[in-house]
This record gives sequence, structure tokens and C-alpha cells, in this order.
Amino acid sequence: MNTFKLLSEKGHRIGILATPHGKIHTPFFMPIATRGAVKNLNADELHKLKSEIILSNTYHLIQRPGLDVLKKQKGLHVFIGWKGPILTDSGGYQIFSLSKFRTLTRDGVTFTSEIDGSRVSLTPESVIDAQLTIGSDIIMVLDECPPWPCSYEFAKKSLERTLQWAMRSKKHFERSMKKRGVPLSTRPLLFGIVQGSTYKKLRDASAREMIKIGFDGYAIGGLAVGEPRALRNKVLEWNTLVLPKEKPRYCMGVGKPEDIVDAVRGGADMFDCVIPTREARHGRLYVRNSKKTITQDGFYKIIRIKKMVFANDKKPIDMHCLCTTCQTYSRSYIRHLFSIQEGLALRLATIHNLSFYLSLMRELQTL
RNA sequence: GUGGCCAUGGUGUAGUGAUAACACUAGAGGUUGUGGUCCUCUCGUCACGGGUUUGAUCCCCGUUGGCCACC
Repeated sequence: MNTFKLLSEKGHRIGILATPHGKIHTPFFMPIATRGAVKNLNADELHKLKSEIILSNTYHLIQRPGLDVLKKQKGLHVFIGWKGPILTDSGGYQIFSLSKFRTLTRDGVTFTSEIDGSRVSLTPESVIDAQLTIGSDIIMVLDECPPWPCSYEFAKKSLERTLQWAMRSKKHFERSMKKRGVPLSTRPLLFGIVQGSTYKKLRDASAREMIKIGFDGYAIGGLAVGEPRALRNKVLEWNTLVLPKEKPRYCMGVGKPEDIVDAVRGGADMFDCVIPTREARHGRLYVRNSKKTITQDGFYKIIRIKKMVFANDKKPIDMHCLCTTCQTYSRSYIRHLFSIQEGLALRLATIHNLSFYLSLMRELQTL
């Protein structure tokens, strides 16, 4: 079954991705709800922002609330009151970026829990099972995300492990679907992840091998980890040349607004990033420059709302923004909320920044 | 009026006879498959005047200002 319909390739790719919990217009951005909540927002607010999908993380959910709870609560959708699609990251990235004490084995990876210090081990199979229990619409395979820069040898070895894991993931997924008797129409999508650092040979090999295994979509991983913009675009170009046109491409962890625009023009369809929500909590708010198009440098700026200059600023964050924050509140008031550390500040700021990102995506869907 | 104590960035406090430390605040940056995080940098004639000394923010005297106690 083809779950992805490509509507246009003029300029860049525009399409629709079908999942068990509904269709999503591409290219799209996924607000991050790592532990089952987009920080400071509820499901209703996300709907009003017209977010079509959110992202959660297996690594975090396994630890808290734990799979027992999620099973008894009939999955993550019911648990958190979100009716739309959910993509779950496998936790590969987190193990390598957050956990200090980890050991790699041929079988999988073992690490020390951030929450209670206990040892947790993940395998490609257990991560698939966890995501099925969570009830994810788009399941990501377990992978290893190498740091940048890294040597060719390291990247090659890392990639070999990721490929092994990918094969096992696919096999286990197919077997589970059969065992559970899930009909094709309600099956979650399974995505493979291309790695290979910034080495063309490895990137090409990685993409070809992933295609050979066969996935519903392909993620381009290992980007947005500190490499320069031009290099990132290069890597993206290598991969999109090899990956099949009729399958969605997910650019993991990307990125800043200009990075997303670059990647969409480079042929990517899906994105996620902590930036809009995290920066909102730090009082860094996005303001669109209406005189420039999104392909021009400087099409937005970031203001630090906590600064004194906004103490008496009666204007909304962004004069042209249609979000509820900008329709209702002044910069002056939002600055005040930040300075008294009122939780409302985080909520209003998060709404605004997500609105900025999601509007950007809507623009990209119609260009 | 007399006696005692004190005077250090925007604020509150350290400290030493030679390079003035810390925390907030304020200003400039950073954060890419989530740290409401953390980091980096910037902001001082050490109240004023004199003296001792190679050298004083520090020791001495005075001035001004503040706090406390007693008449």
C-alpha cells in the first residue's frame, strides 16, 4: 500500500501522507512532545495551531510512565488526549546524546536510566515492540547517530551496526504485524534511518541498503549536529538523489527556519526540532520580516522578550501574526510574565513560536 | 551633643599593603531526533580630602553620609 501521495514536484515536493490516525500535508513540522506533552500546551491548543502531527520519544516513555501504564491506558493517543497522528523516535539519538553510561553490544545498547539510575537495555526488537505498545503511527527504527565530526572508520563501523539493526527491525515488525493480525489499512508506518556521517560513499551505501530492506519512509539522520549549513545541504542532496521519490523523507532534528526551507527545497518532507518550543521557554521569539520571502536571508528575526526595551512595548510580538498570543497580548505584558516567572509566559511564547513554524510550513505547502 | 559601628559595580555582600571575588539585575552571544537548562563575554576612579609607605581599596587623621546606644 502506498501511504504517500506526491502532488507536485514543481519547485519542491508537496504531498499527503496517510497514517492510521489521519492524513498529513507535506512538507510538515512536528512539535515535540518527548514525554507525551508538548511542554506547556494541551491537545486543544495544538489543534488550534493546526498541528497535524506530534512527535514523542520511546526512550523517555519507556522510563516514564513506562510501558505497563501505556498498555493499561490503551496507548499514548488515549493517554494524552491527542487524536491526530504521532511519530515516535526510537531513542537512538537520546542514548548517544543524553546517556553517559552506555554499552554497545551486537544485540543492542544498554544505558543507565536518567530517572532512577537503573540499567535499561534496548534492542531493535524491543524498541519496535515499545512503539507498538505506545500505538505510534510512524515507528522509527533504532539507530546510532554519530557525532560530528567523526572519522571515516568510526562512521563506517557505526553505520554497519545501524544497518544490522535496521534489518532486524524490519523483520521483527513484519512478524509482529502478522502475529497481531493487523490489517494493512491500520498498520503503522515503519521508517528506516540513513546514516553515514558526511561521507558520500557511506551515505550512498546506507541509502541503498535501506531501500533494499524496504521501508514506508526514509529518515535522513545524523544531521543538524553542528555541521556547517553548506555541508548539510550537500549530504541531503546525496541522499535525496538515491532515495525513491514516491516515499516520504524525514529530515531528523532539523532545524532552524532557514534549515527547513533549505531542506524542503532539497527534497525533504518531514521535520522536527526542539528549537521553537525550547527557545520559547527561554524568551526568544520569532518575528517574521514581511518584506522578505522565505527563500531570502533575514526573512525573520529573533527577539529576546525579557529585555528592558520591551518593558513598555504595546505591540504584539509580531504585528502580522495571527496566533492567539499576538491577537491578545502585548510584548510588555509577556515580558512581565517572564520576569515574574509566570507559567503563562511559557505557554504564550510556545504558542507563538509554534505558530511561526507551522505557518512557515503552510507556506511551503502551497509554494 | 557624646560614644561605637559602617561606607566596595544597578542591588546585596566578600576580600587583601601590590591582578578587587561572589550572587542577583542589566547588556551581547550560543543551544538542532527537548535541560523551563547550562555556558561565554560586558558593566567598578573600592564615598571625598589629606597623611604614612617603593606602593593604600586595605593602616592613620579629617570631611560628608548612614545605622545603633546614651544624655
